[in-house]
Amino acid sequence: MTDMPRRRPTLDEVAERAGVSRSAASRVLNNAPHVSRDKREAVQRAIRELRYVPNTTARALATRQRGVAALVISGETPAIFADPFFAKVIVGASAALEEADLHLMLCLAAADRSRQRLAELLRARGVDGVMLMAVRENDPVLHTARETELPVVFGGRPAGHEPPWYVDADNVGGARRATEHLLARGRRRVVMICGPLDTQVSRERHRGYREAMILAGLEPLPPASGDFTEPSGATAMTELLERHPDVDAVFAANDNMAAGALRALRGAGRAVPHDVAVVGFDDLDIAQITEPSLTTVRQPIQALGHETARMLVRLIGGEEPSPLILPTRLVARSST
Amino acid sequence: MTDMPRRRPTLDEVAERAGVSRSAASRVLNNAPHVSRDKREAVQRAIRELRYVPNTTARALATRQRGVAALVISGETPAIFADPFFAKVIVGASAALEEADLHLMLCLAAADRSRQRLAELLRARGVDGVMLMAVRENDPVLHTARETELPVVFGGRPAGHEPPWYVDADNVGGARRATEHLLARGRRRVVMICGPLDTQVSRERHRGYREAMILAGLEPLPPASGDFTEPSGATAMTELLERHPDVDAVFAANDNMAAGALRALRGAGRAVPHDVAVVGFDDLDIAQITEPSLTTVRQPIQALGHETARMLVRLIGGEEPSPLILPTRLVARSST
DNA sequence: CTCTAGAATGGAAGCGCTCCCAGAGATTCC
DNA sequence: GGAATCTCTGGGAGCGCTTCCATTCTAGAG
Repeated sequence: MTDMPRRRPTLDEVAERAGVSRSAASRVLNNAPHVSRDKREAVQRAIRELRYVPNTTARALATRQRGVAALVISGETPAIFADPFFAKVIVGASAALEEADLHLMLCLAAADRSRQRLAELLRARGVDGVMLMAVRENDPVLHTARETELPVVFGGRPAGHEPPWYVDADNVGGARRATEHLLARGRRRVVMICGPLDTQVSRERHRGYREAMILAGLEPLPPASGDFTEPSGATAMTELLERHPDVDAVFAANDNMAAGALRALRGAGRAVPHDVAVVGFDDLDIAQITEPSLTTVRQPIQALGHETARMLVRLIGGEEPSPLILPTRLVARSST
Repeated sequence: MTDMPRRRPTLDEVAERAGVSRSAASRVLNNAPHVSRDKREAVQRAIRELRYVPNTTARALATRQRGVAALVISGETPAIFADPFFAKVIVGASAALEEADLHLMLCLAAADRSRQRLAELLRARGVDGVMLMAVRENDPVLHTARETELPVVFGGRPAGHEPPWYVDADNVGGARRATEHLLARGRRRVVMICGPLDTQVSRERHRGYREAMILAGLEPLPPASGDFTEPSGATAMTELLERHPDVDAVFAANDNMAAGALRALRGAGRAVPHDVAVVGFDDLDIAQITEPSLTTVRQPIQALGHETARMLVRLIGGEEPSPLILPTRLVARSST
């Protein structure tokens, strides 16, 4: 080793080299006022020459700010997290955090142990704030959320609990429009495949469906429910076909299940959209590669992540933002 | 507010309440020896009563250990990251880190700004180690990796560079077996759809294909290449059909592209597997929901994440683990 | 020319924890 | 019985940075 294993330089060394006090050097670092031009430049030069980088941990200890936000995904992770939905949310959140110069800590809180660690992370002030995505009713993580003094923003409201800060998509409106779209196409036997009933999204999308049906003077039919996966959509569709052989349209609470429905319909020999029209929800990539391509309700998933993070940043900054509901819109393709 | 906004308790307060010194309290906390039974219990009681939780940041500053590992995903994030592949890798890595009581910092290093922040994070010792996933040849992140003194483990080798520590799947072997499987089924005009040529996986899977063809005394055909997405697979397949109208089998470098190939074949009126057999790679969920379901090479994606993280943990712990190549295996379904 | 407000400056006290070390007691062993 | 060896114990020095505050310097006001 030609160069000795020299420790990374500290602010003291920078100060010494620049011939100023540590306080002055610190001021330069945070570009605070009350530093003369000369000294400022001297410090900057020293920083450059020493390749100095401030130690985040020390700074965090002194300022009580960690520079990190947690994004929590609870629920059965391998299954749920594999949904590309979360990938997009994370991309959006990551971008927003970056603007505020925060880092992203990803917490998969499925097992008890994981939840435990999350709770400790918050109590130990390991992060500056928390985003809770897709929390379900009675999710244990809600207790942790209630207990912490840290800012918490929900991405999607949990069922049965209106948190002070959340960002959500207009699920009711989207579902209503999806159903209305089917009705406008002349369909009358419209059924629905909804998601797990303990999620708010499921309930809301179901509500939108009911509203549209009732508004049209039709009787809403009892939904079949899946778990947001493709196979569960196929199963639900099969069940619905048995229950209502004369069905002429189906609205699925997400694209995966809609894709499953398409498969089941094909298996049952029903032509889409001729015999049965299908609408999904989300507008994930899959909606464009099914055959026929899927009419669906687009929700701005990346924006959901982005806005959730932005709201958290504001909260951390001491502001008091209001909850936000993002618009959804129908994208018509070949399945209707 | 009935309860005053009391600060969170510190170790000093715990010590005081337990009637011991801070050193003793610290020893109890880290259950180190040299603490009498009485004092130990007194401290534990105080901790309980005060609901004390040690401040991670202070501890990190004192021990020079952050308790955090970074998982870096470079490349065009919205596109790449949406691949369920990464979700699984993350689930695996997260589980392994949890065992070592480390937290996971997720860094999407697509834009320059993001890479810059990553570099600073490392220089500022914001994490204890780094996992670099799916790095491409000439990826700027390689430079950052080379510069840091922190432990770095690669998940999948970058092309043209053999890092000291990595975990990878047996791509060559898997591709060879896939091709051999097709040949064993009596296919002779076997073509390949490969991925971007600047990735090591693509090259290796292509190599496996070539090896199998040559071993069988056949001339490997020049591949068409896509970008690992479904549509690109369809395009590539169409191109191959034009180039080799008599093709009777195709091996795609991943399942998404294989699904695209299936779609293109259906569009071209070729029956699968009767006219053309198809094999994919990965064994993602999609392989089971295509029609026909996809014969594919399963790679242990979650294990890849898990082992990458475990290797990093060892490295952080001062061990010197060896690179690891995980086995892949053929899963036969209906497309062959 | 004196007075005073404001800028510049560095000393020093934290932030909350770990860990080295020296001293006190308890044990062991010849 | 005394030396040698352990276990306990708490004092105190960091870890590297921010920030309060008292002091000095500068310059404009009167």
